[in-house]
Parts: sequence; C-alpha cells; structure tokens
Amino acid sequence: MTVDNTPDPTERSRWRPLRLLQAAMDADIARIYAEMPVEGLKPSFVMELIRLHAHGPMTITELAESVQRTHSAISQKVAAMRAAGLVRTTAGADARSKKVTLTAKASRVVDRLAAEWRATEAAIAEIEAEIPYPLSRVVTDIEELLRRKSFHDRIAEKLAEDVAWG
Amino acid sequence: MTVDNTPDPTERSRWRPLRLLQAAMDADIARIYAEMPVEGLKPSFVMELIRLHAHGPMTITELAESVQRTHSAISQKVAAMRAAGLVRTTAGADARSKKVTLTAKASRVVDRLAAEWRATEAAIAEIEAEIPYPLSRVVTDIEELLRRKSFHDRIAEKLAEDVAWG
DNA sequence: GCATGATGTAACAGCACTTATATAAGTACT
DNA sequence: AGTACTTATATAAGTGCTGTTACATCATGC
Repeated sequence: MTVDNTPDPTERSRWRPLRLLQAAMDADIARIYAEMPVEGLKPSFVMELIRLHAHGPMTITELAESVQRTHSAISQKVAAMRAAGLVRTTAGADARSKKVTLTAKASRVVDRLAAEWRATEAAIAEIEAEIPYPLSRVVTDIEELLRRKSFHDRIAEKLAEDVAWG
Repeated sequence: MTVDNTPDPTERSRWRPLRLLQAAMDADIARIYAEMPVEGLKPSFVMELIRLHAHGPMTITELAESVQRTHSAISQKVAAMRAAGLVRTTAGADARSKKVTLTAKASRVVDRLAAEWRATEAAIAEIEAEIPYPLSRVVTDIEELLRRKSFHDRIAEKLAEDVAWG
C-alpha cells in the first residue's frame, strides 16, 4: 500500500502545517512593519525602500529588474509610494528616465526597516540553531530531490500506482 | 555580532527559499488538478468537493464550518460550483437550509480528485523518507519553539540587540 | 523625422474574502 | 393567529492585493 485510503484525505495533511506555519510567521513579520508609526507604509514597500537606500536612487526600469517585476507593476508601486510621501521622482541625466529617490520621511525610517529585516533574518537563524536540523537544509535537500524528479512527476507516479492497484 | 550589517539585507534571505519552494510545489499541485479535463473545475473547489463526497450532502453552514470559512464565503463558492455544474442545492428537511450535493459530473471525477490528493500526500511522504530529517518534524520543532517564544517577540528581541549594539 | 527607450496610465483580471442588507422559514410566546 | 425573534441562505458592494495587457506620451539619437 503506497497510499492511505481513508474516506476523506483532506482532513489530515502533511502539507497544510507548513502552509500554516509560513502564514503565521509572515503575519508576525507584517506585524513588525505595521508597528512602525509611519503613515502610509505598507509591508510590500519595505523591500523596495531598503533597496533604494542601499543602492541609491534607481530608475523605474532598474528597480523593476532588481525586484523581478515588469516596469508597469513598479511604476504603479512607485506611484503608490510617492502618494504615501516615501519617494520622489526626479529627472535623471536622461530626461526620459526618472530616478526614484527616498524622501526625508522614508530616510528617517529606512535604517530601522533594514534593521527589522536583519532582525527577522537573525530570528530565523536563531530558530535554525535551536533545532536538530535546520529548515534551510531541509529546503535545499528537497530542492535537490525535486531537481532529479519534479514534484509534479512524483505525484503523477503515485497516482498511477494508486489507480493501478487501488 | 548577532546580525549581519551588509548594506542590503534584502538580497540574501533565509526566508525566501522556503517561500519559493512552497510556491513551486503549490504550482505543481495546481497543475495536477488543472490537468483534469473537467470544465469549470478550479483547484480551490477540490477540497470542498472531496469533503462533500466523503461526508455526503451538507448544508452551506455545515460546509462553512467544515472548512473554517464564513457562510457568506461558502455561499459564494457554492454558487460558483453550481454555475460550473459541479454541485446542486436541494431543500433539506428544513426548507431554510439547503443540502449541497455533488452532481453526476462531479461524482464522476471526485474519486480521481481524492486519489490525486492522496497521491500528493504520498509524494510528500516519499520526499520526507528520502531526506535525513523530515520536513514535518522541522515544522513541529519550530512550532514548539514558537510556542515558547513567538516569532514576533524573537524579532523584536533581535531588533533591540541590533539597535543597542549596532 | 523616425525608430527606440523609458515611463505613465487606463482598464481589466483574478482571487478570496468581508460587511451589510435582504429574504424566507422556522419557533416561541401570548 | 399575531408578533417577535432566530436561523439559513443569498446577494450586492466593497476591500486588498498583485498583477497583466495595451496603449499613450515624451525624449533621444541617429
């Protein structure tokens, strides 16, 4: 028997606990950023703000490439961040492009945001050190297995066994 | 030094690989269901359909409790599933409530959906068996740590250290 | 003066909800 | 039977997020 045949396979799942853990941890991360008393700061802005701080002003296109999004998506996000008073766009050397720059308001908090990001990483590192086998190693272990045979193919294989024998 | 102080902490992350792995695996799961040639079947319907099959007809409220959603959300999902020809609603003993029942179309595929669900679980079980320390144990290990001190508090603590010493 | 590059923007799409209101049916009390 | 309440469901509208596609605008370099 390779598979369980209880009537409702959706009740117990090996997959959901990880989803729930991830969601709970994401919520805690979001809370950390939400606790910053900066009007208009959304958690989804944090990565871009830190990047702009670290790399200096970037154009829309550069920022889009940096975070792997289309220029359109970033143009819209920049517009939202501008509306929140977090960035300013100024003409670059080339008047076609615009440099996106942090405002004073954003500059005042971006160090703190970066510190929060590092603290989050440090908290994860701490957790990893306290368990017998770190999560990151499990992730790379699984990635290695899936490189050899994709998850999709593994499911399809199990399904074939189940249908054939069940 | 408890934290890294490189200028851009967002470039390397211990957290993102897990997110990406999870997203990739979710996409593969979705693909499995998407490959079923049933018009109108959405991956988000699968759990409800399997549950209805296993438990027999349920009212909107029962189904909502079963999947931990509001009755309104389920009412809308049931309407969508009905539009897709997957369920039928019939008056129950009490004319206020409606029993949600699988149609013949859904009945023809629900065994396969349950088999796919089990195959997914089996594929995860297989992966877990092939790595030195199973993911599910890492998850319970982390849950245990977080019960003792929440992730939020851990981040806040790291942050305090960083601000104090950095 | 025309192709190319950078950006802006409108419109739409999809998901997965919530909130508030509506409707109908049952139940309890008098 | 009438009134008031509760229960069950439906539905409209809105929220929040994250995007995509298609088109428009304007600058530049040749």
